[in-house]
Amino acid sequence: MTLRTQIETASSGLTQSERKLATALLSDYPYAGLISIQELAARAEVSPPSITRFVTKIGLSGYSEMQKQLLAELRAGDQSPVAIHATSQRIQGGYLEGFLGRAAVQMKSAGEVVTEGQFNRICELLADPRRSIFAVGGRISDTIAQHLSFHLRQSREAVYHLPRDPEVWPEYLLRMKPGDVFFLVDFRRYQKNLKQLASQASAQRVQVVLITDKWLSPATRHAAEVLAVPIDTGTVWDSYTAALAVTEALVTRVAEQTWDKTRARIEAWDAVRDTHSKGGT
Amino acid sequence: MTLRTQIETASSGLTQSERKLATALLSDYPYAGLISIQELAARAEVSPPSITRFVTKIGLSGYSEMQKQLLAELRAGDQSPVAIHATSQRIQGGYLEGFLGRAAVQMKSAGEVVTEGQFNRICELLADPRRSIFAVGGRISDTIAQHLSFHLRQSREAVYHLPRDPEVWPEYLLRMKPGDVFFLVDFRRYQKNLKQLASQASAQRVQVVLITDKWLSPATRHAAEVLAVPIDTGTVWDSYTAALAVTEALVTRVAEQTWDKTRARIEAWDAVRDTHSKGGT
DNA sequence: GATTGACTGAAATTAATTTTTCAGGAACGT
DNA sequence: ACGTTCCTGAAAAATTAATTTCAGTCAATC
Repeated sequence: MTLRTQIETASSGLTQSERKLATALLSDYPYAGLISIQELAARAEVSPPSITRFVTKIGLSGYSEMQKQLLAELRAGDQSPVAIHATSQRIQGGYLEGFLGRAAVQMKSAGEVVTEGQFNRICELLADPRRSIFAVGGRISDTIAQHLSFHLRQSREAVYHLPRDPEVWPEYLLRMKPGDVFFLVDFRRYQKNLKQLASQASAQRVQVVLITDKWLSPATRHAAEVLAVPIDTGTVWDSYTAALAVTEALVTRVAEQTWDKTRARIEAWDAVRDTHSKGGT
Repeated sequence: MTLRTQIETASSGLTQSERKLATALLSDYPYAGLISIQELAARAEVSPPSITRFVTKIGLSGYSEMQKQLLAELRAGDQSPVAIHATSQRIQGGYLEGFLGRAAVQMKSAGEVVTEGQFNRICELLADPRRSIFAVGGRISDTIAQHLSFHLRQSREAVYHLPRDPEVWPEYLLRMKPGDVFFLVDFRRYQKNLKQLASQASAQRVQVVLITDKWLSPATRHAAEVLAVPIDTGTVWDSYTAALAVTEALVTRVAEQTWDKTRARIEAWDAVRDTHSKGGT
């Protein structure tokens, strides 16, 4: 029985500070448990006595016994580094694990659906400084589009995120020039106004990049590039993790390609934030 | 420079007992060096002082420094399989595929870090109709928090998303009652104002649920539940896919648990949207 | 065979880590 | 509102670990 399992077994009856401890322990497993009790106390923001109590609670005689056990686990898993992680949880197969498993599968199949060529073409569109970028998404999927906007803004200029309110969209449409990029996210329960927007944009010879699902948003017909990522996990709601992953892959690639510029922009941003406001860090 | 190298470098000028020690150390590397000085002394059949002398001789300040170094090596070695995986994939299988692969790995390890018990507790907090829900995230991570807000709103009432502008936060703080839930997302490059907000909320006996990374946001100390999800993929930017997946798992679970209510709410929403505006569906 | 020099480990010292005790304080039920 | 119960961390105590001191041993040399 690994320490991880022991923690999980006990997890229902833990107090607040013991939970903090469990988090700290698991988030850097098993190394977090191999430092001294007071270093760990500092890291988890609890007191050393709480650690002692916790360790006793999960059925060990003391802190050093826990360390012994962790070392033994480490040693056992030496042959196959993955083994330590794998062995523990199989028994339960809880809700979260199932969900995450399906999300991981989804992610894999996203790689099969999106070709490298397409991916590269979109990266180049997004990295091209001569084109302005406009982005928007549906009611819920707009979070994905926002993610793109935020990151892209750190790599380049002229990134505009359309507000939620369709009233002001025409203003943005007027600003779009031929060759600009319109990044649209539209998933199941498609929104008519997005299709319309895409239609108008493409009429202005704007390159529409669309992220949608395999049922294909009606905006597809106006799109220059369509990324159809899997979103169905058999649950009541769709999962956008694959879409987020693809989006992140895009912005990360763009940032890497234009790294010098990106770094300069980030530094400039930070400088402004630090002097201007107190919130940042 | 690893300890192994250091020992080999010094090996020519070692005395008899130091040689025994070196053998013991190397024969079960690095675990032999992680036990206490006297256990090692017994195993190598030398005295503790000889160990101290040896450690000094190879250029370290003391036994515990040696242990620190060994742990660091162990930790680095554990990550290298992933790193190798990552770099090798970048060349061969294409950028996107590599990125998605790493995201999938991350997702898996998220399941190990978050225990089912913790997951269930948070679900119950979020599903409890007597508690109001407040949510907010950092500059970029707010998209994750938004995702939660949007979905949760379909399952229940009294879900409030704090706007980006900190100026109006106090207003929301005033509305928080004891027992309410404050869902906070705060990743690396933590924002001071979020910590402060969490502090004030917890002072009002609000249950703070925090999603952060393994370096633990400073808001941790005010949190009742901490989810430390992996975000590091070795790229210029962190990936929030695992965080999104966990969040989606939460809201999906809540929706399933309260399905009748959720469906009723969705239908009511749709009815309103269809008559009221033209954008919906 | 005595002497030097270097090495070793027992014992003592010092430092550190861990555990226990205890009092203040928050949450909860009456 | 009151009392009870449980949780928490500061401080003290106990334990354990690491280092230094020092005397004894052994090998090499004269």
